[in-house]
This record gives sequence, structure tokens and C-alpha cells, in this order.
Amino acid sequence: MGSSAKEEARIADALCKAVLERKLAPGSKLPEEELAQIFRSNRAKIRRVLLLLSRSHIVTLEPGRGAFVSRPSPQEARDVLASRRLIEVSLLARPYRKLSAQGAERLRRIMTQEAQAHAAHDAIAMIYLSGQFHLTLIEELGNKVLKSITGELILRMSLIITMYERQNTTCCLSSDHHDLLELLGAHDYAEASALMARHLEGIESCLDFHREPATTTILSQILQPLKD
Amino acid sequence: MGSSAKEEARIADALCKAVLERKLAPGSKLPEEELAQIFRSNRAKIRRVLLLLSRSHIVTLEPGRGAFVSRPSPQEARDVLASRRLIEVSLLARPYRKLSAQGAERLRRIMTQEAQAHAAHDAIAMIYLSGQFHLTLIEELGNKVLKSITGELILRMSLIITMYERQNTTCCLSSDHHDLLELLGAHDYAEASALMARHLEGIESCLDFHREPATTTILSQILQPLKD
DNA sequence: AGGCTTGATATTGTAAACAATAATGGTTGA
DNA sequence: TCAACCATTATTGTTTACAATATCAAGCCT
Repeated sequence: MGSSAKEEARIADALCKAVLERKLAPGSKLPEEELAQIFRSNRAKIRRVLLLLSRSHIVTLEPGRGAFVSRPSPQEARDVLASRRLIEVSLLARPYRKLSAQGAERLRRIMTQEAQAHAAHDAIAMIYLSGQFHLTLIEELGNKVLKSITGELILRMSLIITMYERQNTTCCLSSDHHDLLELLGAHDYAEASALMARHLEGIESCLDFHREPATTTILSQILQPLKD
Repeated sequence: MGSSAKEEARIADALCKAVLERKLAPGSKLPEEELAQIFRSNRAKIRRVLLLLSRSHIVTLEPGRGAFVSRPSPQEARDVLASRRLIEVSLLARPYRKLSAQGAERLRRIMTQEAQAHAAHDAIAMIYLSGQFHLTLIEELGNKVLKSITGELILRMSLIITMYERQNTTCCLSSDHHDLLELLGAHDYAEASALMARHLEGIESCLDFHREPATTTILSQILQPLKD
């Protein structure tokens, strides 16, 4: 019966997924009882999950008021973006190891899925797969610690994009991923690093920190399909 | 009184401080009831603190067995060291902003304290101040997000050094900090970055991942002075 | 004698009841 | 009609007791 940690991980993953897929808007309230019903769990477990997510800056706990999906400030947003850029660009410039054959294969497989999602106009899958591409890259050229750090930054970026994205822009060009993989295959890390810098700057250029949008959202309908 | 978050932060800080100062050896058991007595708190709060610390990889929770100070594996140790090196070296090479006058002043003040601690042979203060120097540097040239990420890595490094340090070595030369500040004052970031790389490599060269030491420690006496 | 089983003890994990606080809505008075 | 106030309701926060599990020690059997 001791699989409570597993269950909590499942709930946390579901919430993170919802954030990643931009279903949970920043500022949304996360009532404990409601979450417990949705995930067929109890308040104690939900409470622990929210506490952990607050540590990842995904959730903000306001004493006496409850848990809310975080609303990163413009300054925090800039810092998160810059930090991610530093890590990824620097790692590509001086990777800990060359890209292995199976590493390239892993990346190619993700890219194939990206192409399929693109063809199917599945924006949600594209966001998820783009993240996976970057994380896999970091794991292959770097290590697991950097991967987990960047994973958190990507999650926070999801909130940032939801809050500050300009209308009518499509972030995350998957064509860049293709070129990136080609450069890495040729072991041209200097050029790959430069491309990664442009890639991330491209994402940032889609943001506008002047607007402070509402986007505070409903919860129940959005999260219903998550209960497994 | 709603200041429970504050109290938990105090307990977490005390535990982190103990880890930083190498008083809490990796592998030490952290019984909830005992901690509650030491900090004049209750199990519920201790439990939340341990949960949060487990997320920072400072504490490992074993289901049904309790909480232990983490014992980073050699591989995890290498990854943590490499990640910290990547962040600090890259940031110095291409800082987000030049070192300001008050930034230099902050660093100089820490260095002065370091010198005092060195004169007083206060090894504990030196460890703490060395960390503060690095974190302040990152905040001045980078941002708060990078600072918090690196703060966690430094904490993990403390565990790593405790576990794998060779005998008769003194890590963390404060003379490097002096030279570093001079180079930064002259805005020679390329050379500062190179020095930082050598500095961190110097720390790593004091480690020996072959030995797997015991070091599992008592708890009560060590933590008694922490209860405020 | 040594290893294994078994019972006792201590520690962790969970649930439920209770208390405290914030949000809500309705009422009253200017 | 609007604003301020109070009562009600809902939600969060804390404590308590209890259940489950692991640890330890003694006794038993081979």
C-alpha cells in the first residue's frame, strides 16, 4: 500500500502537464478539496503536492487563501529566460561529450513525432515534444542534473509564454531543431550553439512584457480529463 | 498565528546551515520526533520541512523508514560539479551586466570577512563566506534565478565534499577570490572566467570518488546548539 | 552455536475532527 | 442607491488519535 509517493507524483505530473499544455492559466485558484475529488485522492496528499509545486515556482501558496498557479513577474520572466539561454547555449558550445549515435537517434525520433504533430496541427503535442527535444539534448550532451534544472525552467517558461505571448505568433520553430541536429551530427558545436541562441531569442521575441493579461481561469472542466 | 511558513523556513535554514558547515554528515538519520523536540516544533511542520528538503536533494526520504541526509553517488557528484562549473564559468565569460561599483563593494566586504575568518582559523565561517562570495557574484553579474539554482548546487556540493574529500586538503582558496575580483574590476571577463574554471577545478581535484566513507553520524549533540 | 522466527517497541504514515481564517451575501442605515 | 457592517458559508490550517510498517531483541529450533 505504500505507493503514496507514486500517487503524488502522478498528481504533480498531471498538474505540470496541464501547465505545460497551457490549460491551467496563471492565477487560477487550486482548491484542495476540488483537486482531491478530481484526482480521487484526499486533501493531505493534494496538500503535499501543492507544497512541492510551490518549491518549483509553478504554484504560489498564499497563507490563509490557498494555492494558485503562479504568475511570474516580468522580471522573473526575464531571469528565467536568460538562465535557460545561458545553460543551453553554453552547453552546446562546450558539451561534456560528443553526441553519440544513439543520442542522435533519440533526437531524430522526437523530431519525427514533432513533424507528425505539426502535420496534425496538434499544438499541444508540439509544445510537449519541443520540450522533450531540448531536455534530451541536454541529457545527451550534458547530464541529469542540468536536465532537471532545465526541466523546471521550461515549465516556468510555459507560464511565462501563456502570460506574455503576443497574439498571432507561433513560438518554437521545429525547423530549428532539424538544423540543430544536423550541425550536431557534423560536430559543429560552435555553430550549433549560435543557432540555439537564435532559437531561444526567437521565442523571447514573441513576448511582450507590457501587457498584464487577465487569463485567470476556470478549473473544473479543464482538469476533468486528467483524472485518468 | 499564521507565521508557520516562517518557522518552517527557520528550521529548513538551520538544517541547511548544518549541512553547509559539514556538521550533518551524509547518511545521518533525521527522526521526526527528535527534530520536533530540538526545534521546539511539532511533527507536522518537521514533516513539511523534510519534504521540501528532499526536493532540493539535501534529504532523502525512504518510505516507511524515514528521512536521511542524502548521500550523493559519485555520478551525481560529478554532475553537480559539472553543472555548477558550467553556470559560473559561462556567466563570467558573458555576464548579463558589468560589475557595478556597489557590486564590487559587496564582494569586497565578503572578502574582508573571509580574511578575518582565515586569520581566526574559523573553517566553518570560511566555508559559509566562500559560498556567499560566489552567490553574490552570480547575483551581480547574472540574476536571482541563477543565484537560487547555484545556491542549491552549492548545498549539494557540501555533501559531496564531506563524502569524498581527500584527507589533508584545503579546498576553496580565498586568494582566488581576490584575484577574481581584481580581474572583474578591470572588466577582463575572459580571464576571470578562466580563473573561475581553474578555481572550481581546484576544488574538484581535492575529491576522490573511489573511497566510500562511513561518516554516518549522530544527531542530537550536533544539532543541539541550533535550537536558537 | 547460529540462523530463523516471533513478539515487543519505536517510528512513520494516514485519516478525521476541530479551529482559524478568508470570501460571500444579505441587511441596514444614511 | 450605495456603502458599510455583520452573519453565514466555505476553505484552509492544525492537532489529535490511530493504523501500518520497520527495527530490534529474545527465544526457539535445527
